[in-house]
Amino acid sequence: MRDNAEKDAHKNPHLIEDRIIHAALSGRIAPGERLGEKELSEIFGVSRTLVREAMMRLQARGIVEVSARRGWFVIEPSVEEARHTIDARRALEVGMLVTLDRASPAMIRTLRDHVRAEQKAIACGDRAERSYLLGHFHVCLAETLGNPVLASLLQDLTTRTVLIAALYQSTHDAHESCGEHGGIIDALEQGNATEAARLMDVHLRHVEKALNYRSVSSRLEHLKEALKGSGG
Amino acid sequence: MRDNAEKDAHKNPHLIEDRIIHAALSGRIAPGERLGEKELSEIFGVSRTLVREAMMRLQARGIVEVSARRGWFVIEPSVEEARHTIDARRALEVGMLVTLDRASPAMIRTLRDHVRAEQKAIACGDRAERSYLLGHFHVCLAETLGNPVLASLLQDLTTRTVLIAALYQSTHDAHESCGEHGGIIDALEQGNATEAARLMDVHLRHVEKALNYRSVSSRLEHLKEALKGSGG
DNA sequence: AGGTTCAATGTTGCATACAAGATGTAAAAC
DNA sequence: GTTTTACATCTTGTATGCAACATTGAACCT
Repeated sequence: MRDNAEKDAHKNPHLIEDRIIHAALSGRIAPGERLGEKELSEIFGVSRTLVREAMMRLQARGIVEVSARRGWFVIEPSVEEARHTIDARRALEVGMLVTLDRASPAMIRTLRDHVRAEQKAIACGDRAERSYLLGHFHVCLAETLGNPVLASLLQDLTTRTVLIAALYQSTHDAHESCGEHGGIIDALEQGNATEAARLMDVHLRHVEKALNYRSVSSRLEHLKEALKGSGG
Repeated sequence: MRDNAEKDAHKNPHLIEDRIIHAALSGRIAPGERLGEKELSEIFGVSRTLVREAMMRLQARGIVEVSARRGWFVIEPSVEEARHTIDARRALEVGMLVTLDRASPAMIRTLRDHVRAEQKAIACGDRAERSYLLGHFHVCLAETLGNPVLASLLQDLTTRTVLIAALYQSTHDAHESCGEHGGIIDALEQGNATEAARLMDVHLRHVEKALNYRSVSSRLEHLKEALKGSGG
């Protein structure tokens, strides 16, 4: 991957967003992290205008939020927002599989390749790639089923989920996740969409269960939690 | 509703988007319609900058698109994109109901109120309000079930669906739609989420079936279609 | 008349300038 | 030593200016 984003940011207006999404999926950008306009404009070699436009789009996608005259920050979902996000994901992905007719052999092949890549990243100990691929599996699934609209929605929801997992110190095992992905593909291959949907439901419940809703790494939330316990 | 948007656009940065979404849901903005930056900036009494930022957000939400140095246009989904959008909606809404536990009496009441409003708008012959309410029912459903994330996703998807219906001259009867909404609530009231999901599936299939995928009102697409038939 | 060129106009693309407010720091007051 | 205040700095909020391109229409040539 090239490191000189400067030249490309002009030609591809979505480069900034793509990079930020990718970094979030890879766990290289943490929830609560500040994304200064000036900072980004220097990194990408463009003016603040383009950065700002990218941030507006990311805001609409629920990835960043702005605090007036303080800066842009990667979202730090509350426990409630986290639940809603994962619930929405579950609804979408279960619905996607339930309303599915049939998966072609070519689709199965693509998905198997993806899981193989996941396994490789896990074996190599490449944490960033591992995080990215485990999240991207769901986007890949939607893409493979041939619906770009679903894929786009899932990209945003999975990105938010990865941020939630980082914020609430998910203990979800990568191996287990990868295995569950394989199981879903198995069911799809056997033409059993209902079973695939059930497995997806279980998978996403595991994802949520692995969260530790008590340990919030955010400074502010952490403080709130701490003060709540000290008997005020 | 006040007509002087000038004062408020500064205080509420999302006003422009909200107005455009509402206008689209009401059928007052047609697919393919041009939304000039200057034009909007005069209407809302702000500079092009704010308009542009709103357009960026609407772009990320899939409501408008930009043609380089020509202008912003309300989306005109192709037949394929239309199918994907409605499929995504069906997946989301069916999944939402399938994964639902129980609907409280208060929720049922809210939804019944909404359907009553639909009936009133139909009776009054208020086409804009009717269009808005029939679309907004689905957003209302998600809100009522208590998930703002789902509600937000559905607002965008229903807006796109309304635009699709306008583009492909939907013949879906308002009365029928309204009746189907009532049926879904009945099932929810009886605690039968599975049946509610099934009815939602049927409802959205009706919505799609009512489209005339041949009659595209877009000038360009129309021409394309015409030339394809003349033996080239 | 039909087609071509070219200028005039209108629109977005992008950068920059300045305003307004938030934050952090050091001086001053007590 | 502590609190308060004022200031310096940093960040986003908004408007504006100019460049680059698309479109349109008229003049012009054939």
